[in-house]
Amino acid sequence: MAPMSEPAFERLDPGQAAGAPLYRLAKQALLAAIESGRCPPGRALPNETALAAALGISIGTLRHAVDELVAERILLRRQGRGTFVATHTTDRFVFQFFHVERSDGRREAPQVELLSFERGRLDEEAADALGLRAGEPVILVENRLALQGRPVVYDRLTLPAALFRGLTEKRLRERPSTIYHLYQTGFGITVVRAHERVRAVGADRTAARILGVVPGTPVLQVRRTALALNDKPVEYRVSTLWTAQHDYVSTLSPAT
Amino acid sequence: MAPMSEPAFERLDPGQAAGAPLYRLAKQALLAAIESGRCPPGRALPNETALAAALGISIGTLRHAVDELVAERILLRRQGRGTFVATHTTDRFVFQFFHVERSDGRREAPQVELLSFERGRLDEEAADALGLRAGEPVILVENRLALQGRPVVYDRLTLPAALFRGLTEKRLRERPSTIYHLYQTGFGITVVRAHERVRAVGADRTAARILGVVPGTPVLQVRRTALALNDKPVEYRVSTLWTAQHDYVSTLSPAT
DNA sequence: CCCAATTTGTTCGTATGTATA
DNA sequence: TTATACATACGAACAAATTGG
Repeated sequence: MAPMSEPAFERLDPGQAAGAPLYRLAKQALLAAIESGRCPPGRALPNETALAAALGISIGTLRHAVDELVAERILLRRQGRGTFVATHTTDRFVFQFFHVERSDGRREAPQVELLSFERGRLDEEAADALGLRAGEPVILVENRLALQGRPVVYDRLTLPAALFRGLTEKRLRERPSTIYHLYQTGFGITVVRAHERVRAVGADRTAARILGVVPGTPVLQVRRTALALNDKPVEYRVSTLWTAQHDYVSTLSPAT
Repeated sequence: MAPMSEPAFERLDPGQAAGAPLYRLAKQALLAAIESGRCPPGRALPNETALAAALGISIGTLRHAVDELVAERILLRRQGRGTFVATHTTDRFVFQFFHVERSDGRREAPQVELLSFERGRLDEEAADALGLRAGEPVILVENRLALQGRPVVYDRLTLPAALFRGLTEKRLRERPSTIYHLYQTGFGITVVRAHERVRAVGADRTAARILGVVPGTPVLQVRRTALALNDKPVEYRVSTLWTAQHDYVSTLSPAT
């Protein structure tokens, strides 16, 4: 008889990947459970003893796997409560991807304003970043972010339509939290990492108008490729930052 | 009788810091040994069983401590060889602090040219970053970095003279490796982390001349505060980047 | 080329402490 | 208070990489 619903975790088969340590198999199993939706973001994992038993491994080996996922901020452990799949609503997660700070060092959540939402075709630059072919259908989103009531960031997002099937301007506009939280809850896409390339340019007419500066004003241009759990690119974003009163901050930490 | 030379590691005293886990005490002991020079960079630590015995802790607890230091790139483990104190000569370490890349994504080691070396007084901006009082004696260094034969970066370094006693232009000019390697080998200062604040500005006359661009050209200005093992700031650096053919790259990784 | 010694890597198991509900 | 869950600490055995003879 087939089980009523498939269990979230099954006994690991060490023969799967020859030579791979058990704890890495466990890590992959956890990632697969999250990615497939069997363990959605916010959900608590089974407790360590139960999970280790289900996977057929020792508790120490399981902890090794979980340790790595916690370091990557994919899981979150809280003593006495449990181990949870991280969500993009926690402050730490939000600021992992928002690197703009007031010059005095204070952090502030931006007010986001949707400027445009339309469908189009992938251009060469974004195709290269996303690892797709130019011409594929995409969704193009423009946002303006204000800090202390003043426009500071102008974002242009390129999203592969295939990954965001069903995304509408209404859903985007009415999202209760961050845009990455919407990716996560609405489309099963968890952004866990991003690469950014930064350069200084003179503001073009469009950016100047949107940011309320004179064309040619030096501004930061940040080109971001955001990666999901499976390390596949899911978003390409070009941000233009007015850095007269704010900075782009970065910590040169060992993880780099 | 006093021992001929003090041993690098002594038995931990759990009473030291009440409530602190043993593995954190072990970590502090390791850091202290590195900082004091009893375990200089490049040196192998005693093997795990010996070290655990010397510290009076189990091997698992020692590994927990070493795990964290490895994650912070302060130690480096190699199976079959040993555990080593990291040096600023390894490629990974070098590029942890050099974030300039060609636009095509290729990395290249820069050619460094010393432009000036002089002594002076700490100004307000650097004093704030270094956590010192303005007016303290400092060493001011100017460097120009070229990539593919073209000037790309103009660095102005501020170093507290008290930390770099005995630093001369000659020593700086004749260093065999990176400047952080010189800090480490010459002054016992290991830079392990840095904060950077980036903004776009128009090149001033000085920067324009040094980088060979027209004044007013949009350039990146990066203000870095470098921290040593003890988390104390040891260098303040303002870099000006010409980003027409290169980018400032950043990975939004979980450690941030 | 192989062997032996050394060192870290992986896996197992157990006991006890601490935070949370 | 009690039960639950993660955190810390201990110990042991074997695997895998490295080195030198």
